[in-house]
Amino acid sequence: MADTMKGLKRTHYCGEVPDDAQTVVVGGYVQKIRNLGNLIFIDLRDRTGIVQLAFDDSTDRAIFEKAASCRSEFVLMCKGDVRQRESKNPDMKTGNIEISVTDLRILAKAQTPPFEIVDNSNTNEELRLKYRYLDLRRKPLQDNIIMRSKIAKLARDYFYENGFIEIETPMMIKSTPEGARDYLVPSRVHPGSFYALPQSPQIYKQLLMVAGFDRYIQLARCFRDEDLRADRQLEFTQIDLEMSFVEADDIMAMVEGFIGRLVSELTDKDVSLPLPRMTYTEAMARYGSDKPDTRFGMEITDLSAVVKDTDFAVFKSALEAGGSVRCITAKNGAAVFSRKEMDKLTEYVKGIGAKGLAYIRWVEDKPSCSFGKFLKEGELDAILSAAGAEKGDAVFIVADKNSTVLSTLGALRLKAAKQMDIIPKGKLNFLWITEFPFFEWNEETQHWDAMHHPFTMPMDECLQYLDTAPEKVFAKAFDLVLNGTELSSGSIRITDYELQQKMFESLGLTEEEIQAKFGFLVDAYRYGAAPHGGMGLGLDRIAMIICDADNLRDVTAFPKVQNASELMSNAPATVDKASLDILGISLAEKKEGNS
RNA sequence: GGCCUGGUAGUUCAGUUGGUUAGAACGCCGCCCUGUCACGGCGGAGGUCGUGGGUUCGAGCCCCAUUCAGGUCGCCA
Repeated sequence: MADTMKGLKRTHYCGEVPDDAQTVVVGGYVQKIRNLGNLIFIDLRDRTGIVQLAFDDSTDRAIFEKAASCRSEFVLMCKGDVRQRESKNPDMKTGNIEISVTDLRILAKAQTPPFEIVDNSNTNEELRLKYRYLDLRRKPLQDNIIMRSKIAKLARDYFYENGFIEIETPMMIKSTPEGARDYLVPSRVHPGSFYALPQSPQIYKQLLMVAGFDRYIQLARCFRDEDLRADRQLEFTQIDLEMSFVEADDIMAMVEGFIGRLVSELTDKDVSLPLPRMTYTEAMARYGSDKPDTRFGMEITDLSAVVKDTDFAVFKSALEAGGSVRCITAKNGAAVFSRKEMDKLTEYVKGIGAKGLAYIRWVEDKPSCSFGKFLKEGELDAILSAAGAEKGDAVFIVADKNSTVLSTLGALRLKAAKQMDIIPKGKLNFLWITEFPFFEWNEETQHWDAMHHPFTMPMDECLQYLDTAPEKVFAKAFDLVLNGTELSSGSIRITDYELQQKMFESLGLTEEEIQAKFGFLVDAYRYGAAPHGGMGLGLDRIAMIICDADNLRDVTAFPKVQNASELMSNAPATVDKASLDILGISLAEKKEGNS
């Protein structure tokens, strides 16, 4: 039987025992035991740090024996006298003192854990996720989870101070077939009907504005049934906000105020406000991305004018088809990108939709060009000059239709920068991306989709093109990007029901579909709504970047893995037939054999 | 669904051209040790080489399939 805590009440956390304390009671996990025979040291750990327990010839013999029987991760509580150490440990917060133990309780014994609970664990993540509760004992992970909590608290403090009201919106809502796949929850009371888990509280927060709450905030759990990535979990948290009587600038200023506090209070870095802005069109032209990482250069150069008279068939046909020829220049990249590496990159760009990759490597005195034999006298020099290339550089050129050229070079730019290791660490480059296109042409369905969401207000000067030229319609939408990661997405909403109706029609929805899917929303705006808009900031992604993690799993207590399962609990799991029967659900037989 | 990477003691890894009994470090267990803090010393236990099949006299190593994990493309209004 384990000991009890009877008669002991914790007075200090392990990492916070002050040098001048006298008698203390601490509790924690055994981090490390150093048994020197007639002298035993135990490092006791809790979430605040470590304190050293000492057992020697002044220790009661029974207590000494008990200390000798302790093992890693045993849960102890002890009372003792704080004394100065004979030799201090300057690397420890409590390194000046130790606790001479006068009462020791083993509150729980522990099996040897499947991996060591140490700060810099190299252990396979699969195993750590299976024993997540042990992995979470490690300080780096505890620090991340605690930082996440601080960010959440700061968000509440900041937005509460600015007059926001926290309101919970429902988790069980009606499925809206736009956007990502919904997680569906079957209804027992209405067999054959389903709730959806929210992808965001979008519609509800707009209705809260219609209701007159004026300023709303929620730390909202959101769900999307799409494949996971390093920066994408299927459930995640948004700092979700909405404001009435505002323009886009007002929302951006409010969010910038939060970002300013976030950076100054929770990091050792600086940020200057207002944050820089860039239009979507400019971001695509310069960086080939709507979430550009501006911590390094390597911007895209348009070579179309330089090669307009070329005989090189690849460039010529791209230009004739209305496309372009563009490049990025990797300074001092010729050595990094050998012929072999170039072949790999060529395969890479083919994998993301480009037809191929033309390149120039300037290693020796003369640049070597993958398409040199097709060029006329002087053309290579003109390209190099336009690209700003010098000896030692590598130039990557893509020719195709514009969207392909830009997205390919954008992806290549990131890949090359990572490979060259030129992305500066410790920088926080925030950037607003504004003036997004409203519509996006969907090749598959051959009609226009809403790029942001269909409740986004078009820019005033674009309203005239709604019927005639959808590609000329830009939206009052703005994304906040940090170091190449989309943190946040916001917009001014349509508050005029006639305009909303019109937008739905432009997206190809029939009157019946509009009524069935969004009838209650359209109806709501018939009763009057102040101009409003808002944002959703990805709490997980903010935490990830502030904690310098490269994966959301490292800032999520119990994350899912790539195949959307949770390795600790093995969710999702089958349920028994009786449970399904109650819901009126029958499963298709699994195919056996010849598959 | 496609592509790429990985799976060898509890953990992290090594393992030669396919060749005897698969190694190291840390951890674990036992003994010794009064100032450690990466304690030290001595000894010990611990392996279906992810799984299944194939080639071979012989497979951790070669081939095929499969599974698990990671990254990525598609997807993510």
